[in-house]
Amino acid sequence: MARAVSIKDVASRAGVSTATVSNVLNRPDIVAAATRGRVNAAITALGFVRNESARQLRAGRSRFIGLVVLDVTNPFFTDVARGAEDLASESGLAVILCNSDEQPTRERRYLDLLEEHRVRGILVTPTGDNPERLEEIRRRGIPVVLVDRHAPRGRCSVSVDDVLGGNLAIAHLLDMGHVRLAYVGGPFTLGQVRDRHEGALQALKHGGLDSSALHVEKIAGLNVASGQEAAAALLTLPVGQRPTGVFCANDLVALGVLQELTRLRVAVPEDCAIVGYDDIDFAAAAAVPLSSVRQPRVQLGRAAAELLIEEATGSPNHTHRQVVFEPELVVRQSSSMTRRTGAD
Amino acid sequence: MARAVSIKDVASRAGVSTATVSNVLNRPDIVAAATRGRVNAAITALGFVRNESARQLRAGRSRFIGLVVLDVTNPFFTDVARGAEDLASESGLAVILCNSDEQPTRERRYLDLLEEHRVRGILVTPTGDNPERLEEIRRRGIPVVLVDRHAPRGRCSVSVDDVLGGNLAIAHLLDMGHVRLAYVGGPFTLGQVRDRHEGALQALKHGGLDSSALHVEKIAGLNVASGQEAAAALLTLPVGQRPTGVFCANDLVALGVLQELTRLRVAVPEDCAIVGYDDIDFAAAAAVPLSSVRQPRVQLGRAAAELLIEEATGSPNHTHRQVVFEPELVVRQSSSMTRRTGAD
DNA sequence: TCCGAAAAATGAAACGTTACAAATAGTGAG
DNA sequence: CTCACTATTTGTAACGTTTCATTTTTCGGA
Repeated sequence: MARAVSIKDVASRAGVSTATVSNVLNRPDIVAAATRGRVNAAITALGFVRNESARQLRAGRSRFIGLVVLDVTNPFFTDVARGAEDLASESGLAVILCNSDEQPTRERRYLDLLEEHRVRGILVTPTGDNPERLEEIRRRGIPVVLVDRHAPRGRCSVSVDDVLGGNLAIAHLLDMGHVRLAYVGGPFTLGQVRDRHEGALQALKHGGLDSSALHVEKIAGLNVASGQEAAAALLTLPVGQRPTGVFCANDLVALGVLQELTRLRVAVPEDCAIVGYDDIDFAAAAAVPLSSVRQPRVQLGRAAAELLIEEATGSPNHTHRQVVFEPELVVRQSSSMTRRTGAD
Repeated sequence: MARAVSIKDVASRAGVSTATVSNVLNRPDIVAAATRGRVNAAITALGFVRNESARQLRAGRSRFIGLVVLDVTNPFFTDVARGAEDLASESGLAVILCNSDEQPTRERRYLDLLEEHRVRGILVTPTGDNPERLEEIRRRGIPVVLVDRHAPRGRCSVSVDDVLGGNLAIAHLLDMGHVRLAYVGGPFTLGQVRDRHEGALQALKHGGLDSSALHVEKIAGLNVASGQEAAAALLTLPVGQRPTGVFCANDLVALGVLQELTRLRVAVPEDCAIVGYDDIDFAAAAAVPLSSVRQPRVQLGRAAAELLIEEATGSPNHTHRQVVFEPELVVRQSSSMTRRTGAD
């Protein structure tokens, strides 16, 4: 295959200089109509395609923003991605979507990649293992916005109050009369997992129970398979100690728990209530429609991108800030059965 | 913020030439250990980060492959993406994931973007509206592999036999005794939608029925909302003409249909059976576990990336080919009720 | 101590764009 | 027919790497 056609080829075919071709491309108004016509004709005749690498090199930065999520197959994150993408494309930017898969190593590799590509900025839901790496990136002048994670003062973030979310979930289960509870989540390096747990403890305390009332079932990752394993593990507890209300760190885990309990003939919600987190669309469509703590997913992505772009374009009214949305509990069948206190 | 540090800065700090720095970066073995040490020290001291744009410009191509899908929020495609990403990263390539959202305009815009970025190749599930555009890209030397779509001879593709899949679905519904059927799908510009419909017609014929036994409910897009609308539309038919078995062009649509039927008190599968397509993980977890035509999703992505990379690296044993997987029907509760023929 | 070969380091030319200063062409007033 | 402008167009120098033909160093052996 022949060498790709460059601006030079176009220039010589149209009988003008490369500078003029560049002008036609970038400021068509300043070149005479006749010339513009000739250049455009040459462009289509030769099938010229701009070389973005060259443009970027010249410009010193790319037209990309990076988005690093914990799990692309989790609908929560695809919705966030969609929100971010909408806003980015309005600003003429494209999104490079990276899947860290909750693995610090992969996260680091993607951060390197994005930095090497001189992205305009990075949106990231951190695994929690590379905070210094993020600081380093910021120091080099690349804006970073944390997504679904609260940042300290002077940093940008867009999040939902996970402590409140955890609180809502457990408070609801207590309301329904459950006194032996479980929290299924992990790894605890993830901020989300820790905060939702903390909220759960708060609710417990407020309800006059101590933390022994909450069995913590740690899992390796926030996915369906881990949820299934956790459910199986819960059932190995002696019947009298088995939790009757389970709060899961996200909906995928909750769906896994639901599937496994059902398979093992534990009725939901009669024998065990479940509350999930995120309220992904599939939660409502589950075998037993799932109660869940709703987060404004698309909005989260949009807000994050907005903050990022604001900072990246050096908008004068940008100040580092931490946007916090409020979660909302959506009660469905999976937790709708009232339990007589003390009964078994 | 100061100008980003370049290879030059590193060179002068380490007291060597830029060529040597480049060598340390790319062929560390050919530079003396002492020098290498000094250069690496300078690199970390200055916080040097390679400029990928410059590398690409020099190399004439990027380290990206493009993946254009119809809908990122559809778990089918995220699984495909995951498969493609796995293989790509094994080859040191990153994936730019683009969401055409079934819109030809967006598709075109993303194809432009990818071409401008000189990607190594493009994986695409086409909307069906830009075939010439894809040919053009191929002519310019960029490998293109169709995903989940069958390509003509001399082109590469990885797909699942959608005609067979449609056939399986309808044959199953006939087996269960249904004689008034419906196909819910659209837009018909999508190859998947057309092929699955064709398979449905084949099964019908084979079962001795003519095409009038299959009501076709066209929808605007393959998503939950369209499924809901379609279900509502089906219920406006006079009871005697109402289909008792519905085949949906994918699982999102099927979930939408299921939700709306349930909401309107039509029992599934008693009053109406449903078969979906893709067998996404959520299908099994649905309110009524969904029968579905299973596609090897992750494998599809892997195979596509494999084909692409093979061609992109000019592997000598590469021949254009069309890989076709076989779909498999998974029967679950949503279609498990046998219907007495003739009864209503 | 000197020679030649092998090892290590270097200079300079690309890669395709864009920006900017400078040159050229075009135009209306006097 | 000039002059003073304005409207167009152009030459050229970057941007940060990598490559490759050369030059310089190093080192073992004679």
